[in-house]
Amino acid sequence: MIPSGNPTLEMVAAEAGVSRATVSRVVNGHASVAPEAVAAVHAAVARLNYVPNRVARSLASRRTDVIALIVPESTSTVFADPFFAPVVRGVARALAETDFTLNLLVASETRPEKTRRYLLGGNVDGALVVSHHSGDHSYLGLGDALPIVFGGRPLNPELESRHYVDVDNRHAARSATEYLLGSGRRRVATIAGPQDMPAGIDRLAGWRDAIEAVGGDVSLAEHGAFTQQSGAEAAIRLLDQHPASGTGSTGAGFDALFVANDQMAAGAIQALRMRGLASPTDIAVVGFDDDAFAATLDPPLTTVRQPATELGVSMTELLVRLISGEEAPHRTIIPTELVRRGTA
Amino acid sequence: MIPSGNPTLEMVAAEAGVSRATVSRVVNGHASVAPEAVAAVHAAVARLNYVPNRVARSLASRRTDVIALIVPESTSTVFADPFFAPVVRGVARALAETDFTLNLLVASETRPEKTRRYLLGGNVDGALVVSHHSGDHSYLGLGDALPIVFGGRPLNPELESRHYVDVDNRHAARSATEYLLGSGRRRVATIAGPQDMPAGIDRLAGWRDAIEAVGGDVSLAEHGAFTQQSGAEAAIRLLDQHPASGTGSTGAGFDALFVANDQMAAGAIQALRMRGLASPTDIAVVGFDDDAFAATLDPPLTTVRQPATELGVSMTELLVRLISGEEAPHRTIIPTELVRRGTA
DNA sequence: GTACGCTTGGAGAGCGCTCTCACGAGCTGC
DNA sequence: GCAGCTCGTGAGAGCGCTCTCCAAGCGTAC
Repeated sequence: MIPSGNPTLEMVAAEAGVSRATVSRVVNGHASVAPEAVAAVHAAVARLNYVPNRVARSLASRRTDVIALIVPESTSTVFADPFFAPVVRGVARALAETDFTLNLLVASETRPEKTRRYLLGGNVDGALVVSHHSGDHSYLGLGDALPIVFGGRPLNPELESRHYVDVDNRHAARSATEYLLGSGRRRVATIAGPQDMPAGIDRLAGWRDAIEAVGGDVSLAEHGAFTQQSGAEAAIRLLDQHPASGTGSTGAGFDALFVANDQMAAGAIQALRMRGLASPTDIAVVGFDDDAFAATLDPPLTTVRQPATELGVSMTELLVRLISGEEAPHRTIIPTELVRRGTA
Repeated sequence: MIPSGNPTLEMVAAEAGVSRATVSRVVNGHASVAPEAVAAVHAAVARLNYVPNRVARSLASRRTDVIALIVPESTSTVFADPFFAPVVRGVARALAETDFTLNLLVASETRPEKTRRYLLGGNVDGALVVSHHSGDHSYLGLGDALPIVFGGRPLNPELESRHYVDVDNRHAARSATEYLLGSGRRRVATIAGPQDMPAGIDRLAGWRDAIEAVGGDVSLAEHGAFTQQSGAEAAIRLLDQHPASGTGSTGAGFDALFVANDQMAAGAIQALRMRGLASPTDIAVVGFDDDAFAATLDPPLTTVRQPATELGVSMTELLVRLISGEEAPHRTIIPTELVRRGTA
């Protein structure tokens, strides 16, 4: 709804005594305009309190100055994912310096059509996609209609050539596992994430890399859904299936645990505790993400810090560059860091 | 950016052998159109894979089908606030059934102009404002240019007549305090929130209502900033300023604590513990919000559940109604519920 | 004095859609 | 049989802006 009395370009032109074209040039900083004309236009703009109508501008220029941040519906749980919030913050921060506006799109996975139509309907100049699953086909067949930047390596082969920003999950997971191994632990188990998400796959792969390198037991793995509850359950399964090898103790068949995200780690530690196992004494635990709450757990969680805000900033900057037609490398890797706290 | 080859209304009309007006009518389900014409148009739309251009539609109809969700920058910290995520989820859920699209706007508080210009620039049909401060003047002077729904009672007198959805913070706080009093506690202290936010003000007022009703000590109050850290600090101040009245013990001058949000409650409990005080044994604690993590604290936090998702849904439904010109009551109050868990 | 280039600004044709208005065709009722 | 309907449709005028011409004015070079 446009408040009726809104001043238009035309009115500013009349007020300033120049043509519409000139006002447009001044407002957009285009081409060369005589200083007096510029001054006259600015004065008129101020006097009328003129605000350009973005819609009309979009129609004429075929740009919208809007970018979409797409979150899969299943992940809108996502909002429950502490990882998501800082990403949005990063996006918002990066966008604040531009003229772009953020469109938050919760994509229905059962109706990829809707998302695709929206993206193709000339509503946005580009899109940011976070935490998508391999089963999600909303972004196929978009061709090169729209610049898209993925947060996290896209799984689908057809999307492989797309731009993305990610942390090196595999390498980070391997390092975390090696850290555990290096601190004297012998049997390092893992609770992996969903295997239809790159973060789930890559972190498991990294753990396996490290285990295989020392000839360890790669069967010490269970899967969770990146939720606290599922982490607790996975820990129980691990405990049940790998009891202590020695004479009937309350111990476990592993002495360290690499967990693919902090939420699951929190659940696992709780489950361990209920079985009488303390961290780090009995079982060292390393998580992944360094969520906001990680430092305030008891004991504070040792984890791999993933700079989520930077990820958001980086994705956004990349997208803005793509929109303005610049070339850019397809993958951008953001470094991670192991944060040593109480659990390992 | 509109992919060049995009089919237009005109092309559909030609394909279907009717006029643009007829296609428009069919696409928008307007008026009466002969069945054969409808069929012909549908066929043409399908054949050409036509998607209406929202921008052009907006320009002509002066509606955008976009609503803004405005988050103050200082609160974009907000994204760090666990309360925020479910609200967004509620908004997204309510919007999924409509044709509206969500625009996430992080409002710079130092430049209210920017937000106001955006709102007045014909970019959105309405706005949702969450967690605004009294110092924020972005929404003044908008007059009735735009329907706005606030999440939480607006503080500014000028905004009082605006629509808002809120929980009855004052009543809920009073009830929680009375519950503490009713469970045998004698001296109930409080950690209040910022006094420039309605939630902060009202929850403190509710606590005071209850304390005054029993002739208690209303000086047992400290303020925090709704963060965990500030909650811990406030608890320390409370402890220092109100030591146990009896002979030098490690106890405190209060035996219960009503904290204005869960994050501060978590910090306070931690601080209490470091001073050797356990909850609920030494000090009963009741929080507010029932954040996602509240149940998983140790012990699980007793708190006032604030249905954040419902709040989001409710705000959205109200706004959509306002946009379509319906009348609606200015305030909508969502009920809260005390969730009894381990700390009180 | 002519030719040419550069700067500056205006005219006007869209961008793709909505929506009012008017018109013809087929009804009804008297 | 004609006024007065309703119903379905098309023509066309915008919505507010951008951007491509094109023209005018002025300075410079030969």
